[in-house]
Amino acid sequence: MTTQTDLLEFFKALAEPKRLKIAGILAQSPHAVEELASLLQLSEPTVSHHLNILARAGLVRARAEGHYSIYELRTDRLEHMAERLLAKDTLPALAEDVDMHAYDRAVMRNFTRPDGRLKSLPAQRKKLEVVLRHAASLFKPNKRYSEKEVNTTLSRLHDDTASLRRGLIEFKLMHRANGQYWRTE
Amino acid sequence: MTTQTDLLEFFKALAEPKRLKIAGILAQSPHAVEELASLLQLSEPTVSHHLNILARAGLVRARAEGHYSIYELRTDRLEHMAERLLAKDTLPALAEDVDMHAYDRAVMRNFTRPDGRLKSLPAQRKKLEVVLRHAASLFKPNKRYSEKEVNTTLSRLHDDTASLRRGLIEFKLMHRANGQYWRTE
DNA sequence: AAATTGATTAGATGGATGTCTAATTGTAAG
DNA sequence: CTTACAATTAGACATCCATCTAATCAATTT
Repeated sequence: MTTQTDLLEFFKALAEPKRLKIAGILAQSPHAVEELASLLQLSEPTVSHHLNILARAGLVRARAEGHYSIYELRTDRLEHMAERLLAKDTLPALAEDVDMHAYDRAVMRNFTRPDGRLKSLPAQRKKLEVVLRHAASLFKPNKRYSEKEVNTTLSRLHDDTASLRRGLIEFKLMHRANGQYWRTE
Repeated sequence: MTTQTDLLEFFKALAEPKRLKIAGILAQSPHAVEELASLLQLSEPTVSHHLNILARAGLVRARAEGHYSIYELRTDRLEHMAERLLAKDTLPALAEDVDMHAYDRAVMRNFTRPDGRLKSLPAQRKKLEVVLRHAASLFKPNKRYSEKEVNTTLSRLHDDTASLRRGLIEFKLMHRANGQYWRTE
């Protein structure tokens, strides 16, 4: 979350042609606002605005000299950001506030009737898998069930218990041996 | 210039909350467009649009599977970009198409009259330095000049040759020894 | 003290872009 | 072969933001 805003601010700061060019110029040597305005053919307020955004992202820093504001690039911060991008866990962290089950819920909502039974078995593999995962959750892990017990439980979802049972095995959500069925983990 | 557009496309691609989140999700595992739409609470066309931008930047790649498009993150490209940011010459290269003398020219334009002489000597150090650099360019490198010769040349710019001469020494644009003046390099 | 100058802030405007709905394409299922 | 569905494309709309001018602030020069 702070990761989120940090990175976003960083990318936004550099996702603009003039600001990227400012970074390039400051990478060579520090400059005053007035100079940058000349070099980029922009008005001073505009340059000020860009520098403000770069400063918020921690990429530049101003030091007062006379009544000039001399801006310099903070290469340390830039390197820090680049290293964060290389770190293996930075990007996955960006998705941590995403509800990873939203898709599953949407599918289940589409295929279940108010009484909780399935309207039909999804034809698409992705959606079928979602339904089957839900079906598997009706069984206790590691407990052994007879085929009759399995059918009874599955019949709460849909009449076509045979297809459901076959799908559970095919997607390796349940296992079968010696006429017994079980769910692992 | 290709450096410019490359980097700009990269930053632009990641400078948007939803796209950054997409990158985060894909960093965990590949997903279909429909799934991403559910996870992000966005319409499919919108997700398609974002993925297109990420793909242009080389950050994601689609593979067809059934009639799904499964998108995956190109971590190699991401690492490549991060390393470019760490490289010492990437940023300075962004400024190579910037006219580094634009500021100097603007200053000279402001302080010279149509006949080529100076209206006045700038009070601000930065601008005085620009004028002095121009003054120094009137002398041949390494050649020895007497004070009288220096004054004669400087008088083409302004009557206050003494201040100009003093400035040239002070800013180390020219050197003096034994009553002789010269410009290095 | 008054005037000049560099920088920033405030406010306005035009262009870029994220988002949606509707239409089209291409692929799998009945 | 027809239907259904995931994805993309087209087009419209609203928001965001880069840019400018005018005004204000701060600091130096005369």
